[in-house]
Amino acid sequence: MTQSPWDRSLAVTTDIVIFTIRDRKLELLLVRRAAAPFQGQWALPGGVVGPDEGLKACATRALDEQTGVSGVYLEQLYTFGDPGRDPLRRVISIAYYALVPSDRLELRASAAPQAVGWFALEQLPPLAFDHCEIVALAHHRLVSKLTYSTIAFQFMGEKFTLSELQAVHEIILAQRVDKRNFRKWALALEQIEPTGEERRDGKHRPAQLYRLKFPGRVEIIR
Amino acid sequence: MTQSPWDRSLAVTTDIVIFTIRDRKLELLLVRRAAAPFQGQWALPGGVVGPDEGLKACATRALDEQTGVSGVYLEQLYTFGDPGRDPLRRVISIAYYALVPSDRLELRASAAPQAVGWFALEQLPPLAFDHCEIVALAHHRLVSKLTYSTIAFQFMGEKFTLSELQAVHEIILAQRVDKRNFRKWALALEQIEPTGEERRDGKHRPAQLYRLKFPGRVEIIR
DNA sequence: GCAAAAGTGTTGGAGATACACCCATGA
DNA sequence: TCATGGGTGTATCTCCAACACTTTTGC
Repeated sequence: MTQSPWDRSLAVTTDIVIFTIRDRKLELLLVRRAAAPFQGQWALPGGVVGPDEGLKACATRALDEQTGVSGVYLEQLYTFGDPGRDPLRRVISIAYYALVPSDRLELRASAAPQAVGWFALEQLPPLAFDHCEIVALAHHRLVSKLTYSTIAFQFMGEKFTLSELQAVHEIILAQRVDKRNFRKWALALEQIEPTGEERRDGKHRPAQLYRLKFPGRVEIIR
Repeated sequence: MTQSPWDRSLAVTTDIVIFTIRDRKLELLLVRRAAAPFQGQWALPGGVVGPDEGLKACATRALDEQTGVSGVYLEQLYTFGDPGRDPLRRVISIAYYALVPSDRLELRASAAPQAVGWFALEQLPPLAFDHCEIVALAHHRLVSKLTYSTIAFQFMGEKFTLSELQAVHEIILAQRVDKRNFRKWALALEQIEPTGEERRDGKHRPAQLYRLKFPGRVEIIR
């Protein structure tokens, strides 16, 4: 319709909450801001949506640029657009969240000129903008989805044991889970299958290794 | 960051899927487009996000302008931003959906210079842009939420009978529901209470009238 | 042989489902 | 008195939660 002058200072961006499980904690990736506003503060990674770039494509690109990982689970979360969330200009940001399997979270150092780091969800530094709110919403969504979908499977590497899968659930829910019931639940979903291989580690019985039947697919259950 | 020239032709809008129950059907509001592209075609109501306008405020305003209703349930649905979804320019649209109680869906004629109309979800005309996809997603969300929240209560007027509430559920789910079980379920939620009044209509026993204990509040259950 | 994690079955209870009859009213 | 929708209780079943012991290995 009408083209108003404020279009000049409008920006559309994506912000990404990148979760992983590290060291038996739920962690997420933050970058230190190089420019004003909030210069020097930690913030969610993200990028400006390009002229011919789709929203998810923008998030994927930002994810790849910051972490070097690609092909991981990525889902649109919510769109934040309060006037004043950025003190300098009007920014509308489409938030995504991503789940990165623990076995490929080496950060690509070259492509990350800014400081980048993993932080435990429970011990986040002060965040720029309204990123704290975004993180809270992403966390809430993750916990909810855990109970009615197979989303947690996206944290697993190519091969994993049932105990590892259980640990992921326990970490996200922040509570213990009954081993027998968990195994019945996980196997009944018919989303994983044994590889036939075993993993030996430590002085105890080796564990059966499983793999996802449909990698990348998240099933809504119940 | 960098300010690129394409900002000139970027627009951020909201689109709203306005549901109501009319004549025992799930219907939604469409407007006929006055301008190109898709001139003369039916589309979702919506508006351009103003310079100092919040996203939800924009949706609320558009809703009010098109229907004259306000204070109804309104929730952000998803953000659509594929390049090319509008053939003339880049448009990023934050979709919302609204639920309007049947007892106040008189359209404000004065404020609706364009043609406006209610359409049964099952018999929609061809829609402009990707609005068909937006409607499908909104419908899916509504059906899902029906089973794990009290969202359907937002379709009810100030006073309503349990049979009316049941009818709303049956219409949205497109299937019959057991009367006894439905009543047990609805009452156990403790979100509605009897007014003490009765409604007589037809040659049968009058029905108890109920009201929402917390109007506007949608409870997540289970 | 012992420590440590892997692996497995059964039972009881809560909540959902299925189902049929009486009640109050208007015509 | 009959047709119409309003209103209620109970038996059954299914699924979830709780719970303890045996197996295999490394040291």
